[in-house]
Amino acid sequence: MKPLTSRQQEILEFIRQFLEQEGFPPTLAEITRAMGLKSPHGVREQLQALARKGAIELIPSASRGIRLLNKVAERDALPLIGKVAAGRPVMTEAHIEKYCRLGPELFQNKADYLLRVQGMSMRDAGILDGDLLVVRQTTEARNGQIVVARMQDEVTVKTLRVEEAMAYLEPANPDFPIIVVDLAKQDLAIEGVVVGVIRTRIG
Amino acid sequence: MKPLTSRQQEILEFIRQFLEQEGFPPTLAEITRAMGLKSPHGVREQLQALARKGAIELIPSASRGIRLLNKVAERDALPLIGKVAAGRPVMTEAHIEKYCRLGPELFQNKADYLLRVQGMSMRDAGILDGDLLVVRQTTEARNGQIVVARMQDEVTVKTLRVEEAMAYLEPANPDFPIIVVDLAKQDLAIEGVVVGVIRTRIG
DNA sequence: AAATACACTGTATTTATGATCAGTCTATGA
DNA sequence: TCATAGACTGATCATAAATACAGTGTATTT
Repeated sequence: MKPLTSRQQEILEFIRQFLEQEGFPPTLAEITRAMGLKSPHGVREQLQALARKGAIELIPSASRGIRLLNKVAERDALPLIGKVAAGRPVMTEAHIEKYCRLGPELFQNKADYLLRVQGMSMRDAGILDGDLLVVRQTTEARNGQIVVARMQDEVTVKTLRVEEAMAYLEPANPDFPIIVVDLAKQDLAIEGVVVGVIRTRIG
Repeated sequence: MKPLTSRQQEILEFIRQFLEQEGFPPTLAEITRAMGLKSPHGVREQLQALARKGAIELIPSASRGIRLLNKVAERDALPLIGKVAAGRPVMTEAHIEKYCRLGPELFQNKADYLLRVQGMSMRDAGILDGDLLVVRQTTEARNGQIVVARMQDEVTVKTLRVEEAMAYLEPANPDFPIIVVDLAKQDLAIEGVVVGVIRTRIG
């Protein structure tokens, strides 16, 4: 598929949202209004461009005759990361075990991937061995958030606390030690923030 | 919701299929043709009846302005039960808050619905207040399984243990008491077995 | 026996909507 | 500097589609 211009992406996103919200696609006039335009013809040309590029299908003469291609189902599938090889970023093609469909209506925050938990270091936060963490991929995190962090070879999930040049990765289990990172001496890469937990096995 | 006439169900089913197939709702004329009728006005009245009965919503003056309510037909979607009214079975139309798409590839066991947890009585099992339980609807449960149980007016989630004529509903939190049920004197209805947990909010 | 709901036909009217034509303005690459 | 594509305005047109009104006939309920 040919690349979309930013305007075309904007319009495509509006159609997607309208469809989700209303249950049917918008009319040309509705898109025109939403984009702050004054004539529906500009929109029409954009839609024809989107159709040429394979993003949508236009049904001639039909009101609201816009059909989204590129199945939505694929958009809603999250990659499941099983085991992370030492020294490599978490979200890597090679780590993907399978894809899981998860409707976005469940989580407030956008989710990017699932990560299987190893060990009981976050037990008291209700995160158990084998649980799947729902992770938003980001390098920014606030104090108190549960993060996926990487230090050289090791990937760990802990509560983040940063004070001046020191970072503390705190477990939620008294049997485990707090990991102290001197940011001046050691690298600490934030790979993502935990936005949800899924447990698929009980007992 | 008032019962639908067979004609109304037929029309509703057509709208559902059309929507699935085409990506947008049909016009009155399209329904008219599909039903083998000759005037759109008959269809219009049926749609208004469907709207009165709460099966659809009609958006005035909008082309294809039909919105399906009760979207039971959503594939791979599980109903989310928020609050359970006293003295009523858990899995009831009235309790459904919304539908959540969850691919079946996540859980080994078949899941029937999601139930929002209230309280911390299962904290040590990694089930926290506000979590969503993935529940398989069944009346049979084994010792040690976490079950959704109902005793008259109250619905509770606990670990089940049955010994002879006594049932014990054990919390996973020392602050809560074990509920003892004498099966000879009291009713205990098993509504389902917990097969998974989903946490959508962290911290 | 009358009232009411269901399930329509048939014609007409209005408005919503897609389609078309004639242009403008701005980049960007040949 | 010419050509070309993107991103529009503005007016007009044709028709798709919802709405309205006046009826018909058959069940069900009261």
